[in-house]
Amino acid sequence: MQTQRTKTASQNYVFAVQSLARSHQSVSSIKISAFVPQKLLPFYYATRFPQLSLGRSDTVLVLRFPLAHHSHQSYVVGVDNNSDEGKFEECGVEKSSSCLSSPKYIADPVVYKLVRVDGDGRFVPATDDEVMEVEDFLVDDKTEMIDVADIGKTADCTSNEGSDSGKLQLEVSEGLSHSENVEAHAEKLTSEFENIEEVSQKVKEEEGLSISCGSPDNSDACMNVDSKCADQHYESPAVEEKLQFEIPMQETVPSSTPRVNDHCNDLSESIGEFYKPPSGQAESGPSTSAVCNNSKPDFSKLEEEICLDNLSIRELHEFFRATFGRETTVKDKLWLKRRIAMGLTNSCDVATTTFTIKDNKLVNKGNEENCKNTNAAFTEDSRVEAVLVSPKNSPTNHSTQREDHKIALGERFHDNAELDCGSDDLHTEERAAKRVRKPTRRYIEELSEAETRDCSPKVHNSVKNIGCGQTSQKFCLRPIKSVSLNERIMLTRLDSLGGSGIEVPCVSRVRRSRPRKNIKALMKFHPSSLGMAAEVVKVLAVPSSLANSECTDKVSKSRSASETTEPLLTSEAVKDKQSSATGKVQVGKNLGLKHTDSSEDTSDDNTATVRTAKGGMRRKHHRAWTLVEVMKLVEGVSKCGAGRWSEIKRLSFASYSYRTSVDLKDKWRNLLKASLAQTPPDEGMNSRKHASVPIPAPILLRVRELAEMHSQVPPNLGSNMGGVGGRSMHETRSGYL
DNA sequence: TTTAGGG
DNA sequence: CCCTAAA
Repeated sequence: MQTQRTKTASQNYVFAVQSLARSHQSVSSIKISAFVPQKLLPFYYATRFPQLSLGRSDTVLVLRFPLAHHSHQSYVVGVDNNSDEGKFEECGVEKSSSCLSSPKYIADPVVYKLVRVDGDGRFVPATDDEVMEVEDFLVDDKTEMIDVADIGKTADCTSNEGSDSGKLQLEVSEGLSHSENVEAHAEKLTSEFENIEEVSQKVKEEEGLSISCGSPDNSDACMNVDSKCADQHYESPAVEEKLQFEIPMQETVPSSTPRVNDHCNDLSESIGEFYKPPSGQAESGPSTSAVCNNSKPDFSKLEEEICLDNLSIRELHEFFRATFGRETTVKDKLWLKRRIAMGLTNSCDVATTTFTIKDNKLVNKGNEENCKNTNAAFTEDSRVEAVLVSPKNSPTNHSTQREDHKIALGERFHDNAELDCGSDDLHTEERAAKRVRKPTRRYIEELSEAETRDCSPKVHNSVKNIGCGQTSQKFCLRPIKSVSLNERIMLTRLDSLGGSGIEVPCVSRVRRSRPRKNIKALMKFHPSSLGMAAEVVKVLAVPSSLANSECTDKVSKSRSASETTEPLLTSEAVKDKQSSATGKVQVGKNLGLKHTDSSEDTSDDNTATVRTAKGGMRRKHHRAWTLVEVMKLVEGVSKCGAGRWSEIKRLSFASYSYRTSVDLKDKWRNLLKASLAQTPPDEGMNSRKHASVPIPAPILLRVRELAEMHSQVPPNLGSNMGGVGGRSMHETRSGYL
């Protein structure tokens, strides 16, 4: 029972430390050396959590942040207490089920409590030491001081969307001290929940449907989750003044029988199940649908329960595309899932075993087997992140420092979430899994790209890099025999790494899936376009890598222009082509840019601008926004504020040369619109075959929050917009990627 | 040049 | 996305 203080700071933290170790009765010490990067918080999930349940790590810090910047979220940080060295491992973040946080809520005082959960899943008062440690940690991180209390759980549920009436806020456990009667507290909780229920009902009646979460039962869902927790917490075990603990956001199974038992297995299992979803959080194929359909309004589901496991390859491809903006032909589900998960989590923390485990229910087994490996990698990652992030973690901090850091160390690390650091694992995995399959060119490219990104982040780790390089080399070189390709490889690599100085061979990604028509156009005389494409590239390829990629772009550009749009350009296009073929000089001049650009173009499909007859530059294709980009944008806005597009462009989209500040602005506008639309993208669209993947609700929530902070939300809309028939009409597809 | 908005 | 006025 430590002191309990309430805080009015804009940042509120409610956290609990959970010990998963069955044997450990107490946590000797909690040392948190690093924290989840603020910027990643919203999209960072406890993908590695499963490992922790194995007993290797016996403590987990669960943080709930009802912040302005992040809708209520719980962050789970794994603390490895194992006698080993009290080494700490940063784990992931779990997003709690939460409704939108409203401004008001943010301002409310919050009580911080530190609780440890023992192996049985019961809350145990944190020791002074623990508290101290954590406090220090938090302080160090520049986060607001936190207050700690012994026991207690804070349950809060806000449904702001509901407008005035809709807003539900529940704060429990205030002033609950260890010695106090738990039951009393429980009662309080209960009543609170009841209130919530009432309110939610009311809201429902008034608005007819869902509010913030978009599902009709949304508020209910929220309540259910919490209430369930409450029940569990206060019911049986409560007797010992210990609260039974269950992960805050569980699968929303309505009936959910008490899952938490005294058996560790059960606990871990449930945890595993619980956490698995997080990895795929942002997008939930099925779950989203469910939500939209109002069938299963689960909060948790909506926000974090995205089960990639059950998706078909096709669906996974869809998600992949939505996430990274490019197609993939990889058939390996595991690979796909990992990739997507990594992209969404913006980290490489995705446990290799996570998916598999869940799928097969071999949770424990799988975990144990892979635990070690993962952990090893894990630790390293943590360190890296710590380095990058440690400077500043304060959410509101505009810390230029951190940004500098980021830039210095390699923006790709965090930014290119689509990539991951676990290239090694990946390859190993791949190789092992599909030995038989002869890698196709495309496949190789995929890998290469992944590697490129994967490796770059770890630039500081020489060993790893080397490893990556080798690996990639193998893959790249084997199948590709043409010299020109090799050349490209080197070039690409260098470019992408930017001045890192690390040379990693890689195949530049020349779009292959959709043969460039332009080439055809260019080669008017050569009907056979496909084969030609490669040839052309080679031909055009000039000693200078830049020229090479650029040429390609150029060509495609002109080509498309001529073909699709302006006839006038045809001649021009041809001209271009010719010029490029013969003297690339011109092209180079036009394109002569910085490396980043070239690398960008190379690594992604080239975005080109087409010269219009009018003299304007027009973009060739709609470059679909990927989840990663959206996330970066949101993050950028949170850091720089809406309106400072050029800043955001520089900071967060430095590597995305094709996104202009105007693009960012436009996208933000769309996101805002989408977030304001009370109802999540309709199912109709969704069902539509490969339509697009809806933007994950959490992200939209964030957008909305940010918008509110920046007063971008029209007052009128803010209050009652959510209404029943409210949405509709045009919200066209703002809610999609 | 960068923003904000309309188209 | 494009285009443009305004800053």
